[in-house]
Amino acid sequence: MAGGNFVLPKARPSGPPFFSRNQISSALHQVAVLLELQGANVFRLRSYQNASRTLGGITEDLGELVATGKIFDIKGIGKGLGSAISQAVSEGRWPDDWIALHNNTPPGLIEMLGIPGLGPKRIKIMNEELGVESIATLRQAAEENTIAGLKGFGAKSQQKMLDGIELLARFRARRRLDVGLMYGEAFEQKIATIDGVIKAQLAGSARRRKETIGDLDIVVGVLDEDKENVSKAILALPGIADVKGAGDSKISLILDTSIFEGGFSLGHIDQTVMEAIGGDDYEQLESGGTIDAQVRLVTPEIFPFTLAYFTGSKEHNIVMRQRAIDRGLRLSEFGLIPEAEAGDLKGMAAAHLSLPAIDESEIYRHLELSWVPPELREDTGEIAAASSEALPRLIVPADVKGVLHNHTTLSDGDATLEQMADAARNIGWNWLGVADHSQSLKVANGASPEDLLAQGQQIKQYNAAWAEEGIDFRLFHGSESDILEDGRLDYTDEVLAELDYVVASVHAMTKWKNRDEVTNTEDLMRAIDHPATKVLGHPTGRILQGRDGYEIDMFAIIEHMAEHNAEGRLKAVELNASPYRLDLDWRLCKYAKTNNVPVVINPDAHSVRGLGDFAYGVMAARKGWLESGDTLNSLSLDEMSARLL
DNA sequence: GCCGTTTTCGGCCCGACTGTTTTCAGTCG
Repeated sequence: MAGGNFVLPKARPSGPPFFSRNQISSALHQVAVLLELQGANVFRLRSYQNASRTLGGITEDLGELVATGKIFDIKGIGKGLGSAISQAVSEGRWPDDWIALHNNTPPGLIEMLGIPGLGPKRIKIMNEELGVESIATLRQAAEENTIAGLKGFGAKSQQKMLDGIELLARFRARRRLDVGLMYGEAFEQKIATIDGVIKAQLAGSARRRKETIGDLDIVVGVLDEDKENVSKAILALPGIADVKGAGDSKISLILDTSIFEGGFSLGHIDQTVMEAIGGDDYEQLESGGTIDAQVRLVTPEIFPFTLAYFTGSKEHNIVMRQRAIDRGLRLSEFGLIPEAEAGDLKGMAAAHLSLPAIDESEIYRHLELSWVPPELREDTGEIAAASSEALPRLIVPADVKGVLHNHTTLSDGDATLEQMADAARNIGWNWLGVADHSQSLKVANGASPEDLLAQGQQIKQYNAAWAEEGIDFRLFHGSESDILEDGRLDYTDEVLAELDYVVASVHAMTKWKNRDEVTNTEDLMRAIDHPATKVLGHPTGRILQGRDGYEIDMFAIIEHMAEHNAEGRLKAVELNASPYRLDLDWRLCKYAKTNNVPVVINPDAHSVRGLGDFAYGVMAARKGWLESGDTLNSLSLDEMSARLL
């Protein structure tokens, strides 16, 4: 959040619209942060945050919303913000006060927000009283002991700032889902085996399966009389690098990799990903890494409420709370308490008045809702769906019968065709698609046309042998064709005609990142239009924690693919399941679904172990509201064969 | 800054922990 480019986006040369949805959303977010540093009314800046988030999630065309004035109909966008957005979109001019906010706020103050325990209020005080305007000047002031003398500050907070600066330098980033889950599940299991622990469950963004995780939340059910002993036992567990705070109900600490008894290791990282995330130092960085964790100790009666509360998201909780208020109830991590009986009792003191709930689903039922799977709790329509029994039946790993995008030793994979096929059969799949890199991609040892066709012959032989033995498993022969200049594919049409399918993907990231959205979108559409293309591979090219994708209008791409599908030509969008990518983003899955564009979850496996990454893809697909029928993965062997004809 | 069938003002989710206080503000989730 902090750091990065904190400037108002530049207007497009030709408009209107002069700004995209994402640019407006980003500007609103920036203004919210700046307002915070100015000490503005918290509700005012919340309006900006809400508007930023809302715009980030809408699927309508922003230029049109502005042109028709419908922008003002969006909940959370009123006169003020609606006019500001309209002016920016139609005239290419940001509001003067937004520009002034940027000009009047030293960028160092924004950076300082990243220091744990330090917020906008105290940053503002230090800035005004001491002239502190960056992390560097803050450190200097703290070392000179001038901060401790300020009213409301002291020696401890001064030291905490120094520690915080240290911490920020070492562990700036959020962790990818796979890494976060490794820590979270290891910690959860260790806590679960402690005497007196009734249950321990991972909550927070890890339970919601966000693509990256800031810190871990673990809710622990324990009787009052055991709390002290359990708390001590948790603090004595291996893997704890530091304890940040420990109260009666809450322990805050930092875990490191010594929590992993079997050692810490990552799977195969392919070359382009490796470059994006910082090269060979990466694994060393991860193995010396840490993650923050919050542990909450509660009695079993309260456990479901605390679990729901700390699963979040914050936005989901706010809507839930409001729904409770509408029914004369007060929802908190301690219960669902009738307002009339609660009186002045708050928090734990009111817990005994709560409506009972043995699990989360009973909390939802009290609010006339079906239980909402944690992945969906992002306030993106799940409450409305839960109130009308319209929640999706989310895909589960067992629904997957095969995947389409994998590599073998023919290009840059570690395993042979045979090894990959065996591994797929062991997982229980009925089909596996092999799509090695195409000839232009030299860094990945792209396959020559001759080698590619030879691979096809080998696949035919395997398939024939399995058919003869009555084994319900087949290989499909594809290629991950690079998308070249003007959206061309990387083999001649004669060669492509021999394949079962093509996964068309962009790899020339530098080039594509230097081009504008319109050109990229047009080239991608051309590649999609080729009759051999059945799948659009990792559609934005993003690497989580590594690099953003190239500029592209994904909504237009999905709509374009929808036209093909409507006319019977299969064009599926890949949800690349590598935890480094998770691309298509889960936020766009629902859009593909409503446009009847099939999604195919692909592990992009470069090894036998890499096939297992499909599980992260299923997590992301669930987060994107997908049901088994929305994917190609759930098709039987016969159905899949028919779709590829 | 947004919102509204208790509607044009006065709310806006709520509680724990920390460090500073001597009754509370700031920060976090």
